[in-house]
Amino acid sequence: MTVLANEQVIDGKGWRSGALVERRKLSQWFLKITDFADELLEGLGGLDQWPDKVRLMQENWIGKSQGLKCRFKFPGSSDGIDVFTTRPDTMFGASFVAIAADHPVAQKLAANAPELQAFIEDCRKGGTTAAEIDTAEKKGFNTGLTVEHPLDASWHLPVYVANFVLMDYGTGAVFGCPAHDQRDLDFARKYDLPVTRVVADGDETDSNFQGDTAYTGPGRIVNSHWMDGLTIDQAKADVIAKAEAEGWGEGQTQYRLRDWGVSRQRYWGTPIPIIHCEACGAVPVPENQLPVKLPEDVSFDIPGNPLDRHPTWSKVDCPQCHQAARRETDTLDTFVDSSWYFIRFASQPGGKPFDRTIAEQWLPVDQYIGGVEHAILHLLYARFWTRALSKIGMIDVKEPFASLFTQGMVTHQTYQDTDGNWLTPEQVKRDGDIWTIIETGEPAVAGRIEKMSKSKKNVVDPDDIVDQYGADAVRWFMLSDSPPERDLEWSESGIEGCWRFVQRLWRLTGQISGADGQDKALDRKTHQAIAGVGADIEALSFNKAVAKIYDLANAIEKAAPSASRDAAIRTIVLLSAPMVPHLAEEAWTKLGEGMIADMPWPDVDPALLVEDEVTIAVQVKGKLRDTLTVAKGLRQEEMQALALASQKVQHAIDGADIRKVIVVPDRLVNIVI
RNA sequence: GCGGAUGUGGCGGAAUGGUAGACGCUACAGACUUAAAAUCUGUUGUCCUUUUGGGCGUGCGGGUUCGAGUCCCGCCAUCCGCACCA
Repeated sequence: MTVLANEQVIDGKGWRSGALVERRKLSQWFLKITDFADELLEGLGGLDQWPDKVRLMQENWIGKSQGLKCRFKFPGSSDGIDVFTTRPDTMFGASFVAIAADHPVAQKLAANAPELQAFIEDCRKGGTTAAEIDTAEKKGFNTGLTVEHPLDASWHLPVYVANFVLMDYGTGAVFGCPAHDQRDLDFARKYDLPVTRVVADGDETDSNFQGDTAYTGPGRIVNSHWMDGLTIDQAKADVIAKAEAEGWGEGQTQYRLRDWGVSRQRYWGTPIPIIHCEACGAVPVPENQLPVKLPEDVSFDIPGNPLDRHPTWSKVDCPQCHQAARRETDTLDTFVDSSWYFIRFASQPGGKPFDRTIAEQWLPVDQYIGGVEHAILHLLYARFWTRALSKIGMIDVKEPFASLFTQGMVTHQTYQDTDGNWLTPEQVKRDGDIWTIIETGEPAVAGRIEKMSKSKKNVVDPDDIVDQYGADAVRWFMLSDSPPERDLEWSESGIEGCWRFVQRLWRLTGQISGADGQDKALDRKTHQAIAGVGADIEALSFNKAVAKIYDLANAIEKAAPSASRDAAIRTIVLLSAPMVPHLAEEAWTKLGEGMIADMPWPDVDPALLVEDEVTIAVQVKGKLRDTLTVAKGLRQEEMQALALASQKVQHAIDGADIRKVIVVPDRLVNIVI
């Protein structure tokens, strides 16, 4: 048996095996991340060095919503159907109550109603893919039951089982207010239920709502007795207060976040340290018996969990009553391990997970880097884990990662043979638009460009190009072009150029001349490079840092021998060391300077960052007509005079009246005619 | 459907509202060479022009501004996340 996640089920079959999938109730281990939902949400506010995108994704994932939970009673009974709504202000617009197919009330009714039973079956078959949900029709089954409206016991509403109501959110039941909810409106139109307007944004206060588009915008309450004229927010508060006062409902907060299912029925994971005892129930493995180790004599030749069928591993005595008991054979989701590895990384004592004092010195992680694909799962789990450890007093750290940088994904084209088996890029070759499998000569199909993944085999092993060009050239290549936050389609075009640059750099280090003399222009370039490269590396803009090193190399090559040039050569070795460490170290030794790893980043002379001449643009009516090289800090009137003296400018003005002249110091002159 | 991002030469990509295309790749031409490789020099957005020059250009359409790749409004396309969440 294999257990699949929702996203691994396609058309009711396993995505890989194609085996039919059935739903079964399994008892599994969950971690109660929902207890931390609010904290995790609040904590996002303090993570100001995280990308907004990731914070927003987590916020949406946690999905906090506030509203009213209230009971629609069966007439003459205290029993009823509990409903959650974020729009208690629209209660007077209610026209039906809808419950999920899995709702207990529906289940109970179905026992004696084959038609309902069939409808429920139908709902379950409904797909979960985007397209299916988009096109899925709103369908309902009138149960014949009615419930009392909480605000008016004489008003009875019909109860439907509806395919669009989810059992695992809220109470599994809703009241439908068609005028102000699109799904409810679709449903009401189909089953010809009343549609009453209770929110109006202007003149339209007619209680009879027309059209097929629900109104969900702001406005004032209408057709709602004592609430008429209130704002939506006032009405919400009003209804909740009334419900609480009268005892038929209460304000409630709902989360979309669900508990974290950590059970995996497979070998490669941390054993869940629990022993099941007939008498004592689930008993934790005592601390002195931790860690529980996986057995090594296992076989993988038949499907299923090898731990389950191991002859002895699960047979243990209960730690409490010492009767024969059974070890839990589920293992933990590997996300569990990645939820605290950074704490272990910070301190690695023997015999316990981490040393609190040392870990607290290092944490939180100053700069965490990972792909966006971890925006929710890993990063939310790690935040949860850290808070949970903090709550049980094991560490005084709330947020694990102070600053987050999400690098883009590396993508590559995918290839398949005609049977749909994935092929690696090395297995195929291209001839025009035709792809063939190198080994067999059979045709191959080039597919989408996707994130590199082992399952689709569109991965490239860097070892090959490392062998060919060396680790430094490959490193330089990977840093040089694309900014790291952007997705990147892997291509080796350009690696040749990088390899050439590495050679160039090496040749430069052989050109120390011992000459005297200063080259002010080169000194300036050198110091601008020190400042620029340093700032770019700090900002993780490695591609820009690389460009500035190229610039400096070009300048050095053009310069005549001088003390300045020798200094520039030493500097460029230092600047490139983070990106081509092996070569830089070798070159530094050649220059007789010891270990580059011990060297500080070169100092910048701020005086040399300032140019004493600048090139300014001269525009006529916003169009560039000339550029002039002038002394930096030149007075505006002089800039204007020089600009007007330009022949090209005079030609462009062509005798027209000058209406206005805009002068931006050290940048441009714009003459408006 | 909701939320978010992205869109600039043949390609990867630069540009505090102020010279668009830095830097690299590719391509082409030249130097060196018996020849090739390596290296070096130059050209390389596009159109018109012999040149000098000039027109047009940052997905599309508007707007603000002396001046817009950058700001505002409205579209389009692609990608990512969530998705009948009441």
